[in-house]
Amino acid sequence: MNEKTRKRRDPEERRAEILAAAFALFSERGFAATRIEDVAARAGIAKGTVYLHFPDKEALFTSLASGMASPILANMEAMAANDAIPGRMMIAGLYALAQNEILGTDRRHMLRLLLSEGQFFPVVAEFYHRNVMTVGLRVLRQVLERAAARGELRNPKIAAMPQIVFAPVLMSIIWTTLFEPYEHLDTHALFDTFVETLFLPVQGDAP
Amino acid sequence: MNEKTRKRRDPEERRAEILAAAFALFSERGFAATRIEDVAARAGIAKGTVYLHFPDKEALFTSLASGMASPILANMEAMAANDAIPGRMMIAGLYALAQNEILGTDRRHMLRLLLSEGQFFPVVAEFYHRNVMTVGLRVLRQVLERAAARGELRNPKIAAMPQIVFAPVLMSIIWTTLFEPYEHLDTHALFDTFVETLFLPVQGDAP
Amino acid sequence: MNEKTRKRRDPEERRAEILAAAFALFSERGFAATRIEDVAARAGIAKGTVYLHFPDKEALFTSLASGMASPILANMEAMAANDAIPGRMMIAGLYALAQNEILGTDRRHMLRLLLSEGQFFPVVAEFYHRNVMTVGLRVLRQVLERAAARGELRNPKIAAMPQIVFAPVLMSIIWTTLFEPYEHLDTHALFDTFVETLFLPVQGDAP
Amino acid sequence: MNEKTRKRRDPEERRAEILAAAFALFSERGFAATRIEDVAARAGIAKGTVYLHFPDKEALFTSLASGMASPILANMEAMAANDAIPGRMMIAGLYALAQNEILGTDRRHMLRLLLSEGQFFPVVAEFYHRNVMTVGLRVLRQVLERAAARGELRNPKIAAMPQIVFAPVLMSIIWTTLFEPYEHLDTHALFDTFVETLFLPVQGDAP
DNA sequence: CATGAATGAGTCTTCATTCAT
DNA sequence: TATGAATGAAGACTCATTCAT
Repeated sequence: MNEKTRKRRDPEERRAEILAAAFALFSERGFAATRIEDVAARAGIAKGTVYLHFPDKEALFTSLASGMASPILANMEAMAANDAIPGRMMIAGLYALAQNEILGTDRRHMLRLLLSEGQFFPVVAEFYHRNVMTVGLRVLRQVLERAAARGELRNPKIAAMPQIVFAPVLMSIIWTTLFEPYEHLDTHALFDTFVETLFLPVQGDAP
Repeated sequence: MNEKTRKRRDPEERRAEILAAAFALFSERGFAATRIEDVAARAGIAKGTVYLHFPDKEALFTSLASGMASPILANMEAMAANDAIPGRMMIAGLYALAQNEILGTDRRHMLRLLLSEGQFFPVVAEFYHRNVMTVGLRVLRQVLERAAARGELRNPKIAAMPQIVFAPVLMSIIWTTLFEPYEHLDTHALFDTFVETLFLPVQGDAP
Repeated sequence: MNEKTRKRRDPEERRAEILAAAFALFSERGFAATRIEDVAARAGIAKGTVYLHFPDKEALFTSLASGMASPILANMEAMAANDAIPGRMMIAGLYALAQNEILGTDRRHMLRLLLSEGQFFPVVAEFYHRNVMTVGLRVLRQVLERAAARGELRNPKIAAMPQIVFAPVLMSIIWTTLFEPYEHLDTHALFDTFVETLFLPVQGDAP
Repeated sequence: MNEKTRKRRDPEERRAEILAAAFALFSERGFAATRIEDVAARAGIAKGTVYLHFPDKEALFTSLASGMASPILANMEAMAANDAIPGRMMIAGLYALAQNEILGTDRRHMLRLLLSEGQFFPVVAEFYHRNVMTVGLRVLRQVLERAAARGELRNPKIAAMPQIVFAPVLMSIIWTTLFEPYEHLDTHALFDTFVETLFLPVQGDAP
């Protein structure tokens, strides 16, 4: 006789829905301006239900932060594993990955949020350092060292400074989330030009 | 219970004190987590006094944002005006400026804050685009074009993409405010390596 | 320290309790001097709960204002509908109604408040004009015209000025809420004398 | 050399200016919504100066309240002193006085304010009872008793209820300050009709 | 006398979190 | 499990009043 069929869902699924809602709202408004109630509403559940899955608002954020990076990293590592590919192609491929998986999606907002709020969530900052930067930079270093060994780099020393390769991605994330309304940034061209700057021209390229 | 009698100060000075306090707290805690009362306390005044100088909390932030960039930009433009200087030296000089005036100061926190909160303060974002990015990129483009004309660049095309030169600065700001506790980034080396990547070796450099 | 556990109540009931508390406090202290916190305390709930039922303090007032008049008006209209009753008796009955439903209750304070604050709540003023004054005066006019047609009035012209009949009620409300502590006003006598002034003596009245 | 010639004015004059400013603002916005600073600004002086003339905001109000009535009362008493004048003319004259000195002026707002706020300023309420109502009603009673003795009244009993004569004035004050924007009240007609209702037709009046 | 910067108590309103149902 | 009414701590902002100049 109970009319209100409170749908009981698979907890994992429910959790994912809440995170999706939180993701959308954090991206759009930032952490402070997002209310738990809005997250709940967007997930189609009641406020209290959020607390059955996450201890507090901060957990929602850190949870989201943790879950965000791994798929990209996995992708990245898979790509770099194939050491037959020339460095230039590899880096270009990684930029394409960034373009497709971050800049071209809503994830860019969330990553921007991590850059922003990260400082105030030591758990997040440390997690990102350990699990994203360290891993990502190791992959980059490996790729660059291989390229250096093959004489592909204009300046072999950058193999010791893989952050340089990361910098344009950051710039793109920040520009597109901050200044895009005022001036468009052609991130494709940015990455292309950068790749060309890092690598010596390949045999047969036009001079 | 401090018996400090009320001081009546030069309004301009008082304003500056409030901004300094706000700067420190915003840098440390972010916008949302900073209470007006704390700003006041840090400035050694009463809560209400803040409102004699700024209409609301947001004004405190935007005011700070506006005032932050101009000195650096002025410096930058002055530096770039001298077109007798080789491009490499110029860019190295600009990185040194960034190092000394931003990364080596508390300003880095504030700039990071601008990158973060900017999105939610359209006034700030637009101001920064118009007055900082546009101006800064124009200077960079000019320097790079001159260098390209002189054949100093490894890849002359980057003259069309001055954001590339900016990217390592952003990276440094973000890294030092976010990951420094976990892993030190040698920003000097980063800039050096990058300059070396951008410019052809000068005659007489060691191989 | 009262260990009263949170009660979840019927929303309509809760709303009514809040309005009752607001009514009491507005009556006693006026709008500006009443704090939401006091309303909550008097309703036996927490401050925030008030905001679950009313968007802001003003809504509390306007809501109260709107709800105050209708029962009296309904009564009034019902009474006037019976056109077999002589005008004198009708008006006397309406005054008795005012006496019992307003002057003899706390409602007089609220009505006084409406007279006071109304000016600063255009919504309230307009509501009262449209829903109370217009309706009330229409009823009065009808009653008076009927009485005039039957030759009951000393001055038939007052049928065109029903505000005159209303005036003693206002006077009573104001006097009893303002001067009663200093000098009692016998409102019964006031109304009686006024009725006697308006209407010609009935056949058989003592001279 | 002091450029800012702080004008030192006759204290009495200064006081009057402040009261005039307060009068205007209280009338327009009510007591609570009027800020001392606005009063000062309107009086063309600094905030602190107000406190050299009045101990606090309340004193401003009570002072104003006290000063408001006396001129009218004086006028009223003078008028009533001449007992050669017929009652009807006398009452009509008093209504004309109310019309010209209150309803036709900004004073109506202030009087409305007294009716409103009076309750919360016992000093004011008592003052008004003692100095305005008592005096005014005594005059009215006297006039009415005289008229009753001369057989001018339709209902001689109203001599014992002079509040009845006052009621239309209150009604007019309230209506014009509250409902005038929505519906005009012809106060002349109101008073005329009322006088006609109170008094028997004079010899020679058109039937 | 006059000024207006400074003060800080006072209030509204928001929202993360709890808990009775 | 799910709900959403209830809570109350927290914080922005106002403004009467004070007092150093």
